Amino acid sequence: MHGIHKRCETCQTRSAGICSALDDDSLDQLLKLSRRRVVSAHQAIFRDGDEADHYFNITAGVVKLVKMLADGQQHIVGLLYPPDFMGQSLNKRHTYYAEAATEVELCVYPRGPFESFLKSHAELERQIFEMTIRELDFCRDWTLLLGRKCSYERVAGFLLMMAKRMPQIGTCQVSGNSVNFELPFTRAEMADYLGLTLETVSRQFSQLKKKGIITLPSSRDIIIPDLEQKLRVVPKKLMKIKAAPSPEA
Amino acid sequence: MHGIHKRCETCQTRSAGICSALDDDSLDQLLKLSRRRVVSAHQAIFRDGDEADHYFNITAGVVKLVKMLADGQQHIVGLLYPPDFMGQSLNKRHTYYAEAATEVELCVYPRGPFESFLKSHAELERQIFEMTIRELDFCRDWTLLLGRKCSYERVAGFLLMMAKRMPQIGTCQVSGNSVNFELPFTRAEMADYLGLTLETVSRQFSQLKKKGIITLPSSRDIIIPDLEQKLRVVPKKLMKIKAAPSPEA
DNA sequence: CGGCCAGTTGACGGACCTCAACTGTAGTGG
DNA sequence: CCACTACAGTTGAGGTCCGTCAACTGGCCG
Repeated sequence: MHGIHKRCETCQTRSAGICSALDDDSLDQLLKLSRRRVVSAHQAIFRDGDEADHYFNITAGVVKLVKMLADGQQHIVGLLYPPDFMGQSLNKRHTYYAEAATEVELCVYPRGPFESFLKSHAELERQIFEMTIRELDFCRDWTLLLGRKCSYERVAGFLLMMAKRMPQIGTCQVSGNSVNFELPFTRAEMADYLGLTLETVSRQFSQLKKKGIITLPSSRDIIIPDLEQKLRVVPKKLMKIKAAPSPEA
Repeated sequence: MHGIHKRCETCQTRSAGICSALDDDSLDQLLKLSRRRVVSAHQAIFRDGDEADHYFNITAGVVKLVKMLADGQQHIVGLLYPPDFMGQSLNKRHTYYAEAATEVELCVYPRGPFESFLKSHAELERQIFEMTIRELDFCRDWTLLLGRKCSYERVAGFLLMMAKRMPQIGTCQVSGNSVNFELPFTRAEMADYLGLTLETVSRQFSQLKKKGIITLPSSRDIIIPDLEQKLRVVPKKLMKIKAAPSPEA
């Protein structure tokens, strides 16, 4: 009836992502520009140095944005999940590598036609702009984690973030304060995102388990009995400082 | 003749910042919304938690974006200099603290009127959007530095960045490969930006001096004889790896 | 002169990395 | 069914980079 495509009806992007800025008719137009693409886990979506000739709308799965270093190390500079948008770049070529962390579904828009479409749909451009601002805010918060937090805080912070975002990505069972979900990352991937080594990540998981803050039915399957409690756990670094500044007037 | 205000004629923002998107008439309109503000060094421009009711165009000086931690530590999540734009936020309130690192000059726009102006000047919104994308790109690069690089690389990377940006900020004498400028930061500020301590920054400065990569006539006054050479210096971490993978077929 | 602040340098300890051994699970093929 | 391989993950031992604490220098200003 509406002329809206079936696959758009149930898509997260329709209500929260770029498509939420468009009415049904405009959405239909945009859909005609787009191509559907499914990328299986651990496959490249685009590579560092590739021509940036497409925009991407992530409708399912998790995408890693990776920078390689000369010595073979790698660092994950961003994670994207539905309803994130990818490809806003001013460079002719990509400056990082985008890989599917899980199986990923995308709407792909060729650059030229999409940019023309943008010019006649200011509300869409505005939406992408806002999403970019949100990413920048997040990225700045992340520099804080990387620059100032110890390994324990980094892992805890990461799990907290994942717990919040899992509903967008996959199954996430919530019952009371307890959250249960399946991590879509290896220890090595988390390490590359947190600026640690996989061994350190593993040790911090063991710590959290020992303290009863998390439970691990299997290495990827995580239960956080009390999401808020985890924040209250104070790493050693802080304890000393919390104790010190209590001067009597 | 043109009706363009005197102070705009020589402003960097006119040619490279947000104002570069506007013709003289529109610029004149925008100017009428704006207020001039000069903030002396080490004064707040806005504070964490303040209502985000203004946008800022930086026309001179350096601005630090700072996040405070519960334990009193602080981290600089961004540095802005002319012709950067500040204040794009979706939150009602600021989530960090903006401080003048040097004396700063700003054009200040009240939020409501500026957003109305934006609606009728898509080219200006587009310009701000592009500048935001650039900041996001930079911020992602910075996570790489914070997540994966040793103190030596961080300080060297910072100096390299400063050498490139100094022309926008203050005096920067270039003669051949040699660059000479005055650092607008204390060791502690650099540490807060690089995720290090001030002692470590100081030690790395001493290292660079000892190796002849930089010269320090005074603690803030820096000479880099050969900008490119500095990159070639390989920290210990890499040497081992560079040496290893040389297998004979 | 004396106080203050930025910066330097040294000694020491700890958090994290490196290297290595080991476990557990899944898939393959005889 | 069990060997065999491959890979993710865990855990331990030892080393190192950087943070912490402290002493010291030098410039600036009242």
